Amino acid sequence: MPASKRDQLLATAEQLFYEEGFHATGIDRIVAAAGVVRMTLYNHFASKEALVAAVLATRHERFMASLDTATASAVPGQVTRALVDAHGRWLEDHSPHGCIMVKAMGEFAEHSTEIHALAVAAKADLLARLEASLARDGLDHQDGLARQLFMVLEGSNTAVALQGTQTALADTQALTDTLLSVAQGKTE
Amino acid sequence: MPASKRDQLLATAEQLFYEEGFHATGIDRIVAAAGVVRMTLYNHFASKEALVAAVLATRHERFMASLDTATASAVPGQVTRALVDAHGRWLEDHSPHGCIMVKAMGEFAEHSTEIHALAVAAKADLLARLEASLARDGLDHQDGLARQLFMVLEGSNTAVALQGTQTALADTQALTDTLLSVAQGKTE
DNA sequence: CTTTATATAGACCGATCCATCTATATACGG
DNA sequence: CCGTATATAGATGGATCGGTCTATATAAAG
Repeated sequence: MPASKRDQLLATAEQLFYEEGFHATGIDRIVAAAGVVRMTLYNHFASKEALVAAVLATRHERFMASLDTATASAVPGQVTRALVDAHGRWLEDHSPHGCIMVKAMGEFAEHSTEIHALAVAAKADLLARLEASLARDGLDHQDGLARQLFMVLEGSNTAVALQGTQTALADTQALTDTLLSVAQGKTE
Repeated sequence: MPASKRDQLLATAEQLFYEEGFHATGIDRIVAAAGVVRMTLYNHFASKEALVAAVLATRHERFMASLDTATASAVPGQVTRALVDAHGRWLEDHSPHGCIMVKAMGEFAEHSTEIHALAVAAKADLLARLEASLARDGLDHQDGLARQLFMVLEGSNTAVALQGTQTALADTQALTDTLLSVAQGKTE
């Protein structure tokens, strides 16, 4: 079946919001690009803010699903590496110009508590996945290791945007390996 | 002497842009908050885009000066640590909600090549400072170490915004120490 | 055939956007 | 004292903003 108008709007809005910014993208631009009429948007979403929230929520779902798929089949000792690799593939495929949640936090911190909270929750989800992965790798004893790896992934977002996937993802992997090796050493 | 109108405008615009976003902050808001009339702004800046560029440029100057001051007096072997600490103090004092350059890249990538280039250049300056610091510490042999530390600092920006300075800066320091210790070990 | 849901076309609203204009006022330096 | 620079006050411009409205059209489900 063809994508519903609602899905067309979500996909179009996601692309425009990500590439051109939230406030800089008007409703008219979105409906025109989606090949849909103005009222159709307001039939599916109560407001622009609701549309933004829906875009972020659905994108985050896909992001989490891709991480979970990648780690599900990983063997113990390689779960965290699999997670970091999956994160890198996401950047490569869907997020080469910075993280949409970070952008949303920057644009809506003072304008929408709902959207800001949604972005913060998304980051908390990522940190939780790191903690779970470390646990499966037997590395959950080190206080702060999950947060340190989280910091690396956040930096990787910006590094990819500035230096390209080739360099940035190689650096991310090397950095992660160093951290995990040190952590492994402290265990034995 | 009291701050010039131009400086008042720069300071006010910097605060509003940083806290509320660039596109979300209108000219009227800025002039009202600065206690200045509309034409005064256009007497000093050709356009809103020029104002944004001036804000980013002056802020970046201050940022670089604070880094250089901190590293100038550092003893060899502690220069990079001093740089990372100075970066942390900057986040604490002036940038607790994310990096303004990252925000600018997100909002202007598709709208102003001048502003985008300015932000990219600012990030290149930071990376260059890391390379110079590592050289003074005798750690410039390790390929990619500067970029890895850069990645950590970029992640630190977001981590501070999400977890607060207390936790995030402690994690940043621990992470940096690990990386520098490993690099030091590889030298001997 | 008729009901219900969804989409279209397009006018309309007040608000705000960035930018420009003229005319007046203030203040400092030669 | 006079000229230049800077600031003020306030109107004005066209464009776009997010959001609402009505009337019409389509199509599937009863």
